[in-house]
Amino acid sequence: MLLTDRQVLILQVIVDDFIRTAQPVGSRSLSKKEEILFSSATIRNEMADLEELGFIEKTHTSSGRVPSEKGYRYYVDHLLLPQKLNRSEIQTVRSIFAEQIYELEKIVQKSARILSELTSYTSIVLGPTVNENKLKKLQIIPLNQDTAIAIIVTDTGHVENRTFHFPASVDPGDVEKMVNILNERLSGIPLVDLNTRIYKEVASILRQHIKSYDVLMGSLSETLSIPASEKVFFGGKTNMLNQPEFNDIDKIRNLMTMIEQEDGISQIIRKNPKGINVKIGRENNNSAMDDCSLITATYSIGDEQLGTIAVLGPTRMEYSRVISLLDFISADLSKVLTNLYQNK
Amino acid sequence: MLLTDRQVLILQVIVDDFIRTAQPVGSRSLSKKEEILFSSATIRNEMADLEELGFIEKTHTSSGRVPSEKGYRYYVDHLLLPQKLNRSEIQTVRSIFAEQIYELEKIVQKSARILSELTSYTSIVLGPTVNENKLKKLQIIPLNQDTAIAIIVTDTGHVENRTFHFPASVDPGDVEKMVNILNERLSGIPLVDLNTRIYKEVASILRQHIKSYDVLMGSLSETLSIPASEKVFFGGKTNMLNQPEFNDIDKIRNLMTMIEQEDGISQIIRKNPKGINVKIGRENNNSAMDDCSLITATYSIGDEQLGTIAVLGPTRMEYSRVISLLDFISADLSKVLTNLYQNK
DNA sequence: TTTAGCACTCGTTAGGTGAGAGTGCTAACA
DNA sequence: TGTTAGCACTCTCACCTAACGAGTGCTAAA
Repeated sequence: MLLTDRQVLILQVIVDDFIRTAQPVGSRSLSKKEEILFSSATIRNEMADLEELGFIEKTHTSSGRVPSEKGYRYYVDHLLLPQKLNRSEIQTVRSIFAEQIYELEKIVQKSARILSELTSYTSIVLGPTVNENKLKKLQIIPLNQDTAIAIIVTDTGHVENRTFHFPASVDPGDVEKMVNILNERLSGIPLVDLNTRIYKEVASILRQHIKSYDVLMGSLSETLSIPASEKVFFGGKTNMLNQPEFNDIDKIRNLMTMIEQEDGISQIIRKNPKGINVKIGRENNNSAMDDCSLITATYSIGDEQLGTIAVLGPTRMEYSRVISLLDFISADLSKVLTNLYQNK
Repeated sequence: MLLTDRQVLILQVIVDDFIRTAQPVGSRSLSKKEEILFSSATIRNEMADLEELGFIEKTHTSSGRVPSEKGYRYYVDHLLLPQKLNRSEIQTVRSIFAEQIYELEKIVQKSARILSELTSYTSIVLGPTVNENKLKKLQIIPLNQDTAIAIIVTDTGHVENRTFHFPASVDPGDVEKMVNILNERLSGIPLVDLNTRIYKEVASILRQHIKSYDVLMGSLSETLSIPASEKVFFGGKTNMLNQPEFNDIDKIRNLMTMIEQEDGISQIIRKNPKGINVKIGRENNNSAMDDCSLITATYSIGDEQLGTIAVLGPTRMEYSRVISLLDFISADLSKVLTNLYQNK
């Protein structure tokens, strides 16, 4: 089932051409390309073979050929030439980090916007998994007799806040004491571990010093055990509407609805392992994305993987360019973030 | 130019029918309605008059009639019978407030979702204008030598946070002292007034106690003068895709793009005065909304207007039901919020 | 004033035609 | 044996036409 060099060449040209024009590619128009040195009849024979092998398809009996998912897969796995970004693209990406920003989320959000502008596809960026961030400071601010806000600040400058209730009988002094103890003992602990740490190591100390220990800890622990919201940022949500393959209302409806309820897509993205990943069409296991490809790249601080940055486009996507861009942005992002947060 | 009773009746039936079916209404089908006691020929004559007066239109020379914007306007201004909400609708609305929530934003967000589910249109809720909220507590959390997060908590449980930079030379003790003084003096002041208050009343005290007064105040004041982000919440963004009038890709593109860049729509909504307002089609002054109507209602705490809750639907919208719903929700919302925050 | 009747208009649908692009197959060629 | 020219065939698309139906405006009678 190995492809001959000529078949590979033809497949390559078909995919490139279709990506550019969104039109089925015929043997005659192929034979006119300068890199093709044989006749349309020969091409027809090769195309028939490629079709039998499942790399290309016809939209109807006498149409030109269109890459199949298998064809795209082969193209992505074997035929991709990494594309060099041009000066203006590099500059645009760098502008993400130009302003002096400290908040991780803002940087990530801006990345999503820039990425969608550069590709004219939809970009999706999963914010850092806040749960892994380390506690910088915990504060509790009473709002009235039985309500207070717990504010959790992480080492990445993320601020998470939650309102919680407790009996009015609790002594405000106790709360303050508790917060002090917690900060002393829990600074630097990942948010996800806070609760276990409290019970394992801090509980006994607290019990000694705090009168209304039971009640307070009940409320607080419940509050802390809510996982931090994983933020998802989008860029160019409506860009897909401009792709010629989405001139069908039903497809748009499905896709937009899928994008709008952020959970589904963010889970699909989160499944992808470290590095760059390409999922083509039905490989995404989501019927609304049957005509879409998703390219993901992870970013990190030091060795710790933080989040994922992704581009959603039609299967007829400019894989080469998008991969180069994602590669570049995720590397830059990791570099900047590592500088910012690594040694602190 | 006064309409006869019969003309009014016919207009009413046409609008009602068109809202229900989205199909142009012909004289024959009208004559079959039980409330219509005269022949189709009579109706044709009346329709011709109504058309001449601009209340209804034909889509082509021999089509049935469709309400014009002027027709909808008349309908909304004179023919609307307030509709009683049924038990299950009331229950659904009340469920917004069922859980014990303190954070204003969460309540508002949930309202948007429920509203879009009940109407199957798109709902937009402008969050409370945070700038008017009063300062409950200000905290400054240093992240490293030259960066810190300012956390502002308002009396409505809203938490606003901003990262800012300052020279490494600043004494941490100074920062703490400053925060204490600021909290003592500024508690209860609306956010928007913080800066002026600081300079007017607190500056002299600070200058006495804080060594690096100038530098610190420079950074902080800059940080505080950024207006708090006015949050906009959407519900059912894609609901419009299900409306038969939006089976045109271009219309969808325009509308979705407009919705997606939240600024435009939130400004249009913000312009509306207190109470319930209906803007029909081009009255919205936005070409993407030419086929849409926007109904807004304001909500408040006590006498203080807080935000706006709105429904965006096709001009062929169920005005009566939506208005009743908005009326009910905004009243309930105001009631609950007033109870929660008024006397504190 | 109301209504029945009728000619007319226009949109929609179905069927038909021709052009164009592309294919598969066959047979000749190098 | 691989390559190519030629040709019949297929399918889409754009365009036209005819028939149908829903609806109108007008006229004349009740």
